[in-house]
Amino acid sequence: MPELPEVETVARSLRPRLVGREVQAVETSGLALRRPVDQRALRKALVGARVDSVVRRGKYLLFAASSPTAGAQLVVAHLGMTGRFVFADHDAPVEPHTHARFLLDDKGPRELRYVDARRFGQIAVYPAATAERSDELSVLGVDPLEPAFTVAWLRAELATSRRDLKSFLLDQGRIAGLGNIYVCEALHHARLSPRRRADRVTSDAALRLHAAIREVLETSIANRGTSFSDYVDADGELGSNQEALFVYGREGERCRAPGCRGTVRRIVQGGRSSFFCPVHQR
DNA sequence: GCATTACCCTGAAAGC
DNA sequence: TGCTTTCAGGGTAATG
Repeated sequence: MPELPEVETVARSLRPRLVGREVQAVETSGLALRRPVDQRALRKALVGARVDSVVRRGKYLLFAASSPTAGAQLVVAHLGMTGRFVFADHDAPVEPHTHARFLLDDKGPRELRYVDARRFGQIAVYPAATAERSDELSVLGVDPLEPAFTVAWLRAELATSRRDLKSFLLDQGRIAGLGNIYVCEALHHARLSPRRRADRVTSDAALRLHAAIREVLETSIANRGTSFSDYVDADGELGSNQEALFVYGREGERCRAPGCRGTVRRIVQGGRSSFFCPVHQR
């Protein structure tokens, strides 16, 4: 399940082999992802274009490209649940659920492919000048690894919401990039219950939460992400952060917090599983 | 504003 | 063994 650390790892693995390359052709499967993929728009924007950068914002991958005919472009991609970008040779067998193929120049692997079994992902392209106003990017909140994500900002934001912390932290319009795994882990580190109301988080607890969010994300990036089933980076490498999880997916097992004798519980909030230790998360 | 539910989709796991 | 059902989840939309 790609969340911020997994998307960051993908961006880092794509960058050295993609930046500076020219796109020569684009093919799509014709099947809709979360939204339909506009093959004509992708071709018009990208064929003949050079990739200038690959960055992450929240859970989105942003590919900047400059086209001699179409000008500066931004490809906005989301991996959904099972999306993967993989490099392949042009004549390599096309694996099932491949929805986009970007033929590249001959200075490296000839194709970048997007593979997504569940088709919850997304690929769109916008002129760079208007991309910030797109449906995807215009609604994103603060990226938790950016300087704008401060303790003061988090305290102020918490005070404006009566929702429970689980829903609050998953809201991409407030904090962009956290998903189910890292919300569970961050709350565990901060010793806060996922059921706690956001506006009832004390100043000290907000400080802990801020540090916990940064810590779980940075640890996972160092571990190249969490791989449960589908997630691999653009080199096909699995992450190892699943071994570092304290609560996610550990229902019924002993809490791993030092000195805690609690048992990890699973509850459902907003249709999503929350894993937490009721003994030390309050 | 917020909670709840359904939907999109496939594959793995559970149940029979 | 083999079929059917259930579940997982990010984001969006409809409904209450």
